[in-house]
Amino acid sequence: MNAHESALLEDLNPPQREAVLHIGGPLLVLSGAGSGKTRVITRRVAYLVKVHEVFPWRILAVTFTNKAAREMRERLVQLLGRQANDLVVSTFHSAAAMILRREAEHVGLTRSFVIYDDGDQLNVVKRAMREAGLEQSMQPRDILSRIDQEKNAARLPEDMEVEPGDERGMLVRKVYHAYQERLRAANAVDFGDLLLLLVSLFRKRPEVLENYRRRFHHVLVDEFQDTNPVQYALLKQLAPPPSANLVVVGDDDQSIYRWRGADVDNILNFPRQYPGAKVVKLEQNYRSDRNILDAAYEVIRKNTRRMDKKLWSDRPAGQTLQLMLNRDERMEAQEVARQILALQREGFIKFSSMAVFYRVNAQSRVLEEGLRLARVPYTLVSGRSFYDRAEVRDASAYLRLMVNPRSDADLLRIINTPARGIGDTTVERVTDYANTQAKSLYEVLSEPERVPALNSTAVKRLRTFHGLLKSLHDFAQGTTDAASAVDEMLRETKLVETLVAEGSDESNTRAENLREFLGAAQEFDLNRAAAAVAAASQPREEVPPEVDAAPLSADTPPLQAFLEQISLVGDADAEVGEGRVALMTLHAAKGLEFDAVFLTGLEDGVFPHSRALKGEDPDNGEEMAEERRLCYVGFTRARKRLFVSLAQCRSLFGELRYNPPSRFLRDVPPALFGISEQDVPEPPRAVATPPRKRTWDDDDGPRIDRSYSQASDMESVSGDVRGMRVRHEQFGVGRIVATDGTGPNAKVTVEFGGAVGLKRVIARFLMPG
DNA sequence: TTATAGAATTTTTTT
DNA sequence: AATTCTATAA
Repeated sequence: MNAHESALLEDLNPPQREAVLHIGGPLLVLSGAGSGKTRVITRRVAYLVKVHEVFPWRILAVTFTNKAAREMRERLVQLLGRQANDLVVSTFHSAAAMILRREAEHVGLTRSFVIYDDGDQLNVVKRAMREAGLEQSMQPRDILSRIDQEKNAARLPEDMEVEPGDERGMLVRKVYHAYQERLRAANAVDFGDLLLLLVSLFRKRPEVLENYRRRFHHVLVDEFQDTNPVQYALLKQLAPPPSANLVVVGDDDQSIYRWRGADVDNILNFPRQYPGAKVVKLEQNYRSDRNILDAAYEVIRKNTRRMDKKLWSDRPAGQTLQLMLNRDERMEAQEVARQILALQREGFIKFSSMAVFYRVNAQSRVLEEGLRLARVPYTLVSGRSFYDRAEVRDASAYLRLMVNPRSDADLLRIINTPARGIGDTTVERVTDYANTQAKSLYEVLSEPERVPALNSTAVKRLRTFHGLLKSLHDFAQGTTDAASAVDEMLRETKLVETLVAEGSDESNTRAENLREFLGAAQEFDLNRAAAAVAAASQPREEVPPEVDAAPLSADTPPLQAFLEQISLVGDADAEVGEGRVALMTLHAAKGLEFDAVFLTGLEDGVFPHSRALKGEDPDNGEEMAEERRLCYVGFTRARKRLFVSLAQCRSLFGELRYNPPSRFLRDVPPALFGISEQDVPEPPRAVATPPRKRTWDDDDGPRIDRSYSQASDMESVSGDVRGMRVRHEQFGVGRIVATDGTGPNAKVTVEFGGAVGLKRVIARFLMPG
């Protein structure tokens, strides 16, 4: 055993060692929460490089989130120094984007393709539907989510299976088809395409796949329980069964992305897919005190269909969990802030090792306010808020057009931003003409006089606009860094200028955001320059002639690389925040750990989310199982202190709701909270007049679940109401034709007759008539 | 064409 | 509650 080897195996337990040392063939590491899996992955990579002398560029390590990828990279830099530069460590999506860019020509794209986000996607769907005259048929959003599902399942439009009588399915397929055509015409892809197009390219052109197989001899996947079928298909292509060196690490109890197509069966069936795979279980938890671990176990054990395992720990029992009962969400925020300050003062826990979790983003606002009032420093860890601001998205749209003028979605976004007198009618005429000619909008704009029915002012304005885009495009061709492109774009488009001229507080903040955007580009350029220097100064190993060992993103032009970072990475890593409490959703919390964790909104309807609550057997459904796993993830983030908080009433989405305590709380034995049975909070009783103050054990008669009710004449749709006569404030009297959904937002389609015709309205707004 | 007001609609979680 | 859509006036 040489020095490297012993250093790398230092303080690993026997199964961890086994996982690091395994060589030759597939390996499944089942790693419970806090069992040191990141350590295992990084040590293993280092071991391959240092002891087995595997070239770093032969190793591909993928994760799901940017945060995880970055963290893994950092640790590998610590272990391997500059050798770590040649490793490919990234998320599925950015690895796929890099490969797809190199192979773009094979799939009908050019290297400068742009990546559409869900807003762009929705616009494309809407336009495709309008073009095909299918507007009334289905909600664009529903169609889009069906399309995404298909993509997650690795199915192109032609692979979609539709039952003969399934009209909606046929419709989805039709729109999916048109949607794909539009994306290709715009030289654009969506998130799903990044993976799907690559998988189908590899299917069609084995020789292209072969290049990557020859290169990547070692593939590692973190959070494998969250892979969806496309991702798994890609893995199987790159590291084919039965004998490839594929290492997958995951925990079926932490699978929380089913809604994105993730399939827990991928991990459960891995040994069948890769017969002979070695299986290692990591069951010792090093993170949480035992009270926390026990509570987490009591929650997760309610799930059937899980690999049987129980984490153990030789850590002390530690403090009990703490239950926080609050009157409403404001008090919850205030109490959280108070406890945080107390912990910092008396518990000697740093702000930076505390976190507040919530189920839905909408909860963050009040929590922020509470922390701000109490002067608790915090950072909101929200995926990509900065790049989601309207003005920043406008700026990105211009940048994308600079790189890829064919991108119709981007062009439509900014054609009249800032206002340049090109209105809806003109735009409609231009798009109609573009559709009939099968040309991109940019192309049509180069000869606007050909568009029928345009007046001369419109033609002139379009020509000016085209001139602007053209000169920006030309500028981008010659530029060598992102910042100068952004700078040029901001100047030429007068985006900042117009905002400043407006003079309102709001427009000033927006202008400020655009300056910050320029700052982000400058920072990007600096990082890139530094990386280039590091790569150049590095001695290159012998590379066999038939293998392409270049970094995957080797010759992506800077502006394009910057745009890719915006699309795929967001600004999550902007400020991790030294000395600040972290605020995030439970999903964002996966993979992290903190000394003290506050889990808020433990109420049925909030967490578990109301959508998991409905259905036949809400306690057994897959959705509820996923909520439960989410709860498990939340609990197991905590090292020493876990605070669980709920509010008796909370206004969420504009309505006041009285939610019963979360069912997950009932699963935790009261002793773990340091309380006895009789102090367990009861579900609150119904309240007729909301603002009245009351305590938890007030009792006033029969329990009515008011959580969903709203004052109205038809507050819910129940039974068959078709044919019923109804009156609408605006549309008058009509008859119900069809219903959609139940509860407060149930919709019905009503035939109003006369000029009004069919309308879909919320049942709440109708009166029997 | 633009600005504005009022109405409708929306909301889980993220790459 | 906040955002997005639609109708109407300017």
